[in-house]
Order: sequence, then C-alpha cells, then structure tokens
Amino acid sequence: MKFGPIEFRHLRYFTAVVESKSFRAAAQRLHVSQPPLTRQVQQLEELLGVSLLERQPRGVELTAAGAVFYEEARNLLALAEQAIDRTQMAAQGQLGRLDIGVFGSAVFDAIPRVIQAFRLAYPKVDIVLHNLDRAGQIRALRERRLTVGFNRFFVEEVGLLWDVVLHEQLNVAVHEAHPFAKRERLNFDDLADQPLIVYPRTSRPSFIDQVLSMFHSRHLTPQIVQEVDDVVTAIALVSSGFGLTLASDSALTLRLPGVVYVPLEVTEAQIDLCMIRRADDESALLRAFINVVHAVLPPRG
Amino acid sequence: MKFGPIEFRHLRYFTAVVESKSFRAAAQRLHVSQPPLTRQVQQLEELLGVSLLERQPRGVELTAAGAVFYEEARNLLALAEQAIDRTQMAAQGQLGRLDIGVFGSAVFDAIPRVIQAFRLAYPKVDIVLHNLDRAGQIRALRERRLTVGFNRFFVEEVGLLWDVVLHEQLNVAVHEAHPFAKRERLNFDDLADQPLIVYPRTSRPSFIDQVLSMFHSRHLTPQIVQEVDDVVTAIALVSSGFGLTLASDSALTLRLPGVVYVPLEVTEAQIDLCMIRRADDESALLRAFINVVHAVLPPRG
DNA sequence: CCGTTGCGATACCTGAGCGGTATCGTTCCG
DNA sequence: CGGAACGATACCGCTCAGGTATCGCAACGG
Repeated sequence: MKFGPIEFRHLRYFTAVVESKSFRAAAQRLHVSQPPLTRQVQQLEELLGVSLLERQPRGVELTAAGAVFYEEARNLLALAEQAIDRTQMAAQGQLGRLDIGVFGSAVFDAIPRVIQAFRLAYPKVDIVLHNLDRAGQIRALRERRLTVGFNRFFVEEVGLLWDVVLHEQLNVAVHEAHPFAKRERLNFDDLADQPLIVYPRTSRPSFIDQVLSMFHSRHLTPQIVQEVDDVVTAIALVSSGFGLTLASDSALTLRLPGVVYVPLEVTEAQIDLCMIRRADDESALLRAFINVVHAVLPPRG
Repeated sequence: MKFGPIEFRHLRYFTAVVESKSFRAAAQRLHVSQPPLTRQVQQLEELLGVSLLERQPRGVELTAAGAVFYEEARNLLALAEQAIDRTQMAAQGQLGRLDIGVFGSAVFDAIPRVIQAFRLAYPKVDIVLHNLDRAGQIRALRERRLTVGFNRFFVEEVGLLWDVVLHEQLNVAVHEAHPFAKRERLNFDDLADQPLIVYPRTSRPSFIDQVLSMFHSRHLTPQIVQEVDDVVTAIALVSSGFGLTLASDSALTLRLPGVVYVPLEVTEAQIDLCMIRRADDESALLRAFINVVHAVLPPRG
C-alpha cells in the first residue's frame, strides 16, 4: 500500500477521535461513518511510522507520541483557521502594509490626521512613512516600494494617477516685532518689498514656484533674501528675525518663538496637497486608504 | 460545484506556483501536469473567497492577499514537518516529559548522576522531580502522575514492578572529635553502645528498618538517642556533636563541618536503591530511562 | 456461565474527485 | 503575421474516500 502525503483530513479525524475518546463518537461528530475514520487514522499512523492510539475495549487512549501529535495537530488546525482569516482580511484591505511617501509641510498636519484616522479604522495594517521628494516618490511607486505619495504637486506621469486632496490657504510668517504681526490679514502687494525667505531649494518645481507664480500674475517681484531646504528652516530664520516667509495651513502647527502667522488674502492664494498612486493598483488596501483620505480631509480647503 | 475543506495539497500546490512564478514550472517541480495545478489553485481561491494570484501573460503575480496567504501556507507546511519530526522523536523517547519520584539520601548522588546522563542523551525530554515518599510514589504511579520512582525499598504491588538498581555501602558519620574519627573501618559491634541518631521517622519501613535488622541479626541493640525526619537533619546533629548516625554512600556528598564518614564493615552492610514503575508502561521514554539508569549506576554496589 | 452489548477492524462496493491528455484563447516576440 | 509560451477548459480514466455489512473481541449483566 502506498500513501500520499499527510492531509488536513488526517488531522481533523485524528483530533476528533482523541477528543471523543472513541471512533464511533467521533464519526458521529464528523458526520461520517466509523470505518473511514479507522482507515484514515491507520494511514496517519503508517505515514508517521508511529502508533498514536492504544485501542482498548472501551474507547481509545493516547500514546505518548499520540499526545505530542495531538497538540501539534490542534495547533496546525488553529493556524490554518487563522491563515484563512488573515487572508480574507488582507483581501478586504484590513491587513497588510501601506508604504506612504511624504514630503514638505503636509507632514505637520494633514498627513498625521489621515494616518491617525486610518490606524483607527484599520488597526492591523502596518503603516510605513517614507520621506521622499517628488521624484523619489514617483520612482518608488513605479518600483512598488510605495503605495501612495503626497506632495505639493505632480505632473502627468504614465501609469500613475494623482488627485488634489486638500486646498490650503497661505499664511505669512513674520516676527512678532514686525509691524505686520498686528495685521488681521495681508495681501500680495504688502509682501512685494519685504525680505522673503523661500523653500524648498531642491525638488523643483514645488511650493515655491506656485507661490512665485502668484506674485508674477499680479506683476509683482518679491525680494528673495534667502533660499532654504525646507519649511522648518524657513520658519527658524523668521524666528531669528531674518525676514518673512510663506507657509501653508499645515505649517501652522509649527510654533517657534517670536513667530506670528497672518493669513494671506484668500483669492487665488491657495496651495494644493496632492496624492499620487499607481493607475493599476486596485488593491482593497489602497481603496480603503483613499476613502479615509477623502473622509478626513475637507473636500474644500 | 461544492468543495470540501482546505487540504495540505492546496498549500503545496499554491506555494509551488508562487515560488516558480508559473503554473507550468510548478507542475514540473511537483511532477504533475499543469491542469490539476490550475484547478487546485482555483479551488483554493474559491474556498477562501479571495483572489490570490494575478494571471498575467508571462507567469503569475501575487495579490496582496495572496502574499499574506503564501506566508501562512509556508508557515503551515513547515510546522507540519516539525509536527511529524516531533511525533517521531516522541515515539523514540527523545521527546516528552518524565516525572520521577525521589526520596531520601539517593537524591544527593545516585539520582543526580542518572539525571545528568539522561539529560545529555535526551536533551528534549523535560524531567520533573517529585519529592514523594514511598506511598506517595506508588499512588502517583497508579494515577499516572509519575513514570518512575526511587526509594530504599518496595514491597510487591499489583500493576507495579520494581528492581534494585544500586547497592550502596553503609558509612558511620561521626564528629571529628570522636575517637572513631581516626578509625579506617568500623563494624556493628563498635556501634552497639554508641548514641545513635536514626531516620526517617515516617514512611516506614525504610532505611532505618534495614539498618536495625542488621543490628538484630547480630544480636545487638543500638542505643537510639534521637529519631529525625531525614538524613540531612541527622548529619546536622552529628555536626553539632549529638551522636553518630549511619548513612549510605550517596550521603557522602553531604559535607557538614566537623563530620567525618568512616566506612562500615562490608559484609552484609549493604543498602539498596530501588526503582519502581508501572508494569504496563511500555513507553520508549521509560525504556530509554531504564537503560540510562543501568548504564550509569554500577551493576554491583 | 453465557448471551448481550459496545468497541474497533475488516471486506467489499460505489462514486466523487484527482490527475492525465488534448486543445483553446490570449499575449508576446521575432 | 506566424510561432511560441502562458493559463484555462473539456473530457476521460482510475484512484481512493466514504458507504454498508459484518467480524472478532472484551466487558458486563442476569
């Protein structure tokens, strides 16, 4: 007689017999007749080359090896259940890993809010944040190292899709000693002859270019006194009295000593936060994340 | 179409397809043709209600859920292998749990030597020592809480078997200030009028009765000045100059200040160590342990 | 003491389902 | 545009899981 490899059937039958201490009782429990049970357990024993049960006039008793195998079998069956559960959860986007690319001032407010909400709704999903500039995000998306990316703006890229997920207002960051600090609102004309700190220096075009185009459309030329890498450095310079800078709403959570934020005139002074993803990514996880993003971030800035 | 429950076959086929990134290649690896593979994987997906693979013109790609299930499947297959290994080891007595009952002075030398040797030969067997007197050992053996018991002697018990596993010589423990401390050997006549400490007080008959019968067979009557519970207490009293006591070779490892051991005349002054076990216990673990006992303890005391 | 009862094992049969061959539809490549 | 390679499908044969009937054995009750 030649037997194939072990199957879950052997484990189910064996554990049922052990738990019922009887072939007949186990057969009832499993809704099969008794002879197949006998046969499967015999096969299992032959397969293992080990006697698992001691057949006695009144029911069966486990051997030492049988006790060991019973524990193992129970464990395997439970793990198989778990495997199915976990797979089905993964299919519904409730389990897995989400790699998110972030860059710029959105990391200070919008992204944390999104992530907090997502973790609450999908606690078994591991979220990994990657600080990558736009080019890095696009490369990582293509190489499947990233599921979504956030950036100030994107251009059309084959195989990728992007949406604007948030409109933010612009604010002027000034030192409290500056006369603007007392103003309720400011407009672009006010800024034209002020010492302006701009960012980011690399990864252009970006936030700065959007800002500059707003100046140009008003036929204004800002006085750029310093270019820095990021918003934190820019605000730090403002804090030291070096000049003014512009910041999105997300940056308002950045509180540095002596720095006051004054809202800029609303008209057209909007800055976008965009989300980019693969066009062919139809995973439930991504869909779930997009839903959370749109639920958390207001449809209108 | 109605499918039964998941089987290991599904896991083996699925993992092979994932690892080969192709149904055809996996089919070769598994020594089956391609169509059954397709069918089993389709069944698996239907069983789970989840799409696991993305069929593409050049081979297959895992979905997110598929990646999760692949990890689970690998794990399950590995654990199944382990389960078989462990069961086979248990059948050979290389894995399991050995409950050993011990009592009296043998715990100081003979038993530790046996256990050390056994642990070396069977490292995956858990050894649990239980300090039980003879009656406790017999009850525990009957209730299967014990595999073997060691004691000074046993009487015939239905369902149980016992063997003498060690003959030990008797020694006289005296204080170094006592004149006997300088003697090379002593005999029973020397002890007749000496203040004798005897043990154990309970669990009779035991060591003390064996000793007393040696006196009586020589028509001697020892001067018992104190009965104590165990050999440690007896030696402690000797250490404080209270009197003499008799101790087996195993007790020689008990070194207390001022205590000197002098061997007793060899003839008939032997004390047995016995091992008791269930008559119906044919486990490989017990057989292995008995072999170690006989290998470690000298066949002649 | 012996018939009864309950256990697991065995013998034999039937059909579901696993694996086989042949072939299809699609996509990629030369 | 024809050929090659992929997975899916159709269909077939045979293995083997599960069914029924029965056996052999041990424990128990009258």
